[in-house]
Amino acid sequence: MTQFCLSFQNFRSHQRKAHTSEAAINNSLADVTRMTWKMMGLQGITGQDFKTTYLSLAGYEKLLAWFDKMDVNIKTVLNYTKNFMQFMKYVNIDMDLLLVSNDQGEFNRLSCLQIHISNSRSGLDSGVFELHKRQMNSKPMPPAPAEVKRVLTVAKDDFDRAMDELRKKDDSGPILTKTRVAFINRYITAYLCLGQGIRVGAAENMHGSEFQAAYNGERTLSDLGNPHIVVHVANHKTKVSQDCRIALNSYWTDIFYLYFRYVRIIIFRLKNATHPYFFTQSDGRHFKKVSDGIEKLQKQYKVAKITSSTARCAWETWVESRPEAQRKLVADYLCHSAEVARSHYKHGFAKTSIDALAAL
DNA sequence: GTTCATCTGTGCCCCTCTCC
DNA sequence: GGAGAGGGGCACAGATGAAC
Repeated sequence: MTQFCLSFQNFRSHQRKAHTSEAAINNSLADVTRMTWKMMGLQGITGQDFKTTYLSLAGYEKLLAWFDKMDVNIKTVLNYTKNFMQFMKYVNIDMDLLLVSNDQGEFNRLSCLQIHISNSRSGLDSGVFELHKRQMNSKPMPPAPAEVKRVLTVAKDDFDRAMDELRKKDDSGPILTKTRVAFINRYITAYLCLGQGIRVGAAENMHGSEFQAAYNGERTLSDLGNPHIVVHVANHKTKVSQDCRIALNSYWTDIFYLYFRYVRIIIFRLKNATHPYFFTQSDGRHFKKVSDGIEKLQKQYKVAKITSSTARCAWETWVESRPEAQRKLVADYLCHSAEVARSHYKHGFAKTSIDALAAL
């Protein structure tokens, strides 16, 4: 029997060496842990230690049945399986376990199990694709841009009042209550996510220094001659897009500057904060509950809940009626290719089907 | 067109903290 | 002291681009 608690630890360092983010590692390890414990439990194994022999075909099939019984979404089952396969591959090459030389039989057994799970995974993939097609066909049209931005409209007077207070401040002293700071953080990040379709990760990962660099640089003029700044967010990237950009007109440039000078800097001084991020909580910590914040803002102002994902869908769908050049511009700004926009965000097939019938 | 690999976002529960 | 806002963390779901 080969214990693999060692492998479990080494799996983390293995992923770190591959430059996988801590969030992704944690997510992957959590999935593997849950799967393993559940698999053991379903097989009646109550031991506190892990052994590779606990990983079995019967256990995996019982686990699939359990997921089915609990009505877990097939996408989730697929994600669990993917993470688990990655872990199994690692176990078989783990230099500390040395299964291939120390326990050839166990090495072969796990290799066979990997093949079987890989086959099951193909079935899950097909199921997810079918589900995706059904969702794309039945999903209703996303809200119109005005609806997406509703909370920004109804809360604007309160927000402008808060910023006016900041304009009258000098650089010293405590300035804002916890609630006030939370409101400002929520409104500004809601503007980025709902008003511009920026992903919450981009708002969360924007650095103070990135804003400073943009603010101190030259202004870029729009076609109408209005000055803008463009903040490059390097710490949020997808495979193709090397970075994310946040464009701000003169109104928002002023707002961001006020925030940076009278909220972030004073909080940093009072709380001895050191993190690099732009958005800061009243306690000095990194503000990273953007989607929660948007929901709470919408609840506070009694408007419909619209998430950042829905907002992206709404903007992508809205831009469908615009010229091709504009669609590409928007796709690029939202950090994905135009092809991705077509395959992942297009909605309203139900409506277009009815329109087509009417035209026949 | 479909599958694979990976990373990111959302919802919810529960605990802590602030303000009245 | 209590109500409710704020925040941490887990589980699940979705997004995204590359490879096949």
